[in-house]
Amino acid sequence: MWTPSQAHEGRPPCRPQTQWKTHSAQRFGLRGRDGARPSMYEVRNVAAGAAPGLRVVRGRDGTNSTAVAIWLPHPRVVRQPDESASRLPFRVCLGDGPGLRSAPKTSMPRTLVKAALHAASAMDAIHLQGWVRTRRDAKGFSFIEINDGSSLKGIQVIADASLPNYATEIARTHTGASIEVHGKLVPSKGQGQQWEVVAESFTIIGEADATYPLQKKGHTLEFLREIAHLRPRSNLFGAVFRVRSRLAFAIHQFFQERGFVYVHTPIITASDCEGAGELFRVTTLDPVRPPLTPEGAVDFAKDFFGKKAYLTVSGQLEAEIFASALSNVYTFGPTFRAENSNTSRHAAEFWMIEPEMAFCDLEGNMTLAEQFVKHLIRDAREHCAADLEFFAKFVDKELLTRLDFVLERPFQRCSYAEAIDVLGKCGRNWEHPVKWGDNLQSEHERFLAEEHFKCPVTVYNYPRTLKPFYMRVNDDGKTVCAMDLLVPGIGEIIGGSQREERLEVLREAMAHHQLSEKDYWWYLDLRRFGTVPHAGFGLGFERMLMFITGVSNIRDVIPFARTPGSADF
RNA sequence: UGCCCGGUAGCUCAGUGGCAGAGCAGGUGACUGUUAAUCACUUGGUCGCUGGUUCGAUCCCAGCCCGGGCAGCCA
Repeated sequence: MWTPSQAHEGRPPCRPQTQWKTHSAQRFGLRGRDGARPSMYEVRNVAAGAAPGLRVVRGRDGTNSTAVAIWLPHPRVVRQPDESASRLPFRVCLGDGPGLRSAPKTSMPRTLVKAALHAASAMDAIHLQGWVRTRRDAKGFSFIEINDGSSLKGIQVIADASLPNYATEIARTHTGASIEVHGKLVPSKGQGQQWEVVAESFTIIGEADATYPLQKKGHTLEFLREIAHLRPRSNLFGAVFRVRSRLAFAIHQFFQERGFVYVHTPIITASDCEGAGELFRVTTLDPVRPPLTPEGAVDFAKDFFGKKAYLTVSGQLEAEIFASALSNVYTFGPTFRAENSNTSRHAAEFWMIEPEMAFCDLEGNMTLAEQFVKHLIRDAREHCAADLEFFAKFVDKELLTRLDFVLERPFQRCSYAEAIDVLGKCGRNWEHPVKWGDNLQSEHERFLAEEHFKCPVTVYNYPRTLKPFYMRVNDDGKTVCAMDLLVPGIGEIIGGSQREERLEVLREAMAHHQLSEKDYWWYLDLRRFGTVPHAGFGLGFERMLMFITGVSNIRDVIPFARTPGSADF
């Protein structure tokens, strides 16, 4: 967005922007209904005589006394001499929408680049807004590619040298500038695209100078991570975040179509024993001089919640409550783990989907997980085709064949005992020895999914000693109804289980894990009153996104990654 | 947290115990319905930081900072 300082720096003195800037809200003495100056206006130019065009737009930020008007120029207005421009009468009306989109009906609506590219026929009038990806000059005109994020592909705009601001602005436009174009959509005379736009007016909304970090050439992902505020404007990250959005939608669609109820489980929790790793503490106590107990310990009874509180590591226990009432539920929200994990597939803040189903056993749980994963892949294949093809071309050549292969085949299922057997007999020299009772290591999981089964595989019935207290104990007394879904390239993407619904067995398990029944009285109550067999799992949203896009680092599928030592932006 | 690799122009990277290099980006010019356009010329440097060795360190050594990979923990 334009700021006053940017408006003055490095510009010729008599640019239209500078003149139009004087038509600020203050000059007109605008006041909103509450007496405050509005932060946004729409100004309609009446005197210019042309079809009324929306002219304004964004005002001040509330403290700065100088309003900045970013305007949508009409060609006839732009050509006004600067002196007269400042005297043009305006009719001003307050707008309440988010900027340019609140244009009145008399203004030409904005067309997204995606829609323009898929136009069925030529258009006499089109209005585009977006950011310059590249400019190529020809004799007498320039090619300017605009992208507005609506699609991977941008649209080519032809800006003729006869445009009034060609020499002063258009020919100096750099990659990254935000611009606005009015013109015609016509069949392209060149190769490589069906449509292009011949500009009748071309306005720079916000210049980007030569220091704009994104170039037309490829950048490393490490560099782009350092400019996370600009990387969504790159091809790769635009595609990643479009897919992320679509995937979030598909998740809701999957569950809603099946009658699952969306539950918002708390983000702040006071149970510190959920069994899923280190927690972030939430506190309002003074870190330097906290209140102390008579014994000299920090007195958390004086903290905000009257006890220790944390950010959630899982919504499962609360989801079980709701499944015990609404039958089938799911959560989808942020999750926090304070582990010092420095890998390409761990983040301190990530999003997790946790369905929980009453009257459901491990078998049903595994079946749902498979249907769920396949639904997400199928949805992305169908609705994000262009973006996935981009990933297949530049990120992972095998992506599409792998996704299609996963869609076509049933997932393999393999008990932990069978897995140990397979790993022990395959003749490999494992870095970590394979032994019943030990965790499957990364190398083991990868071997199962990538080499032995060559497809997603669900490993189930793990040794009781490896898993948390709430998992249902099998009849053998040694294993629990746990399941992990392993996928090629990522490893574990889902972890879940059938929950222990028998009160006495659960109490024994809690005692064994040294958990206090007092802290979990409500969890035990679920087994006292109308208990049912139930099951659920957790899917790491970012890991699913990694699998679907082929992007190999979790930091590149989340807008602003939080990892140990890093919480920028 | 452990092990390993890296840090040189805005970006991607070469390089050397003795004047700091290329491609791209930026600038100037030429050419052109171009597609990461092309061609010529050109601006641009705390060689991560601190200390040490040395006549001399971007280079060798130590410590630190930052980034990445792998492992553990997990989703």
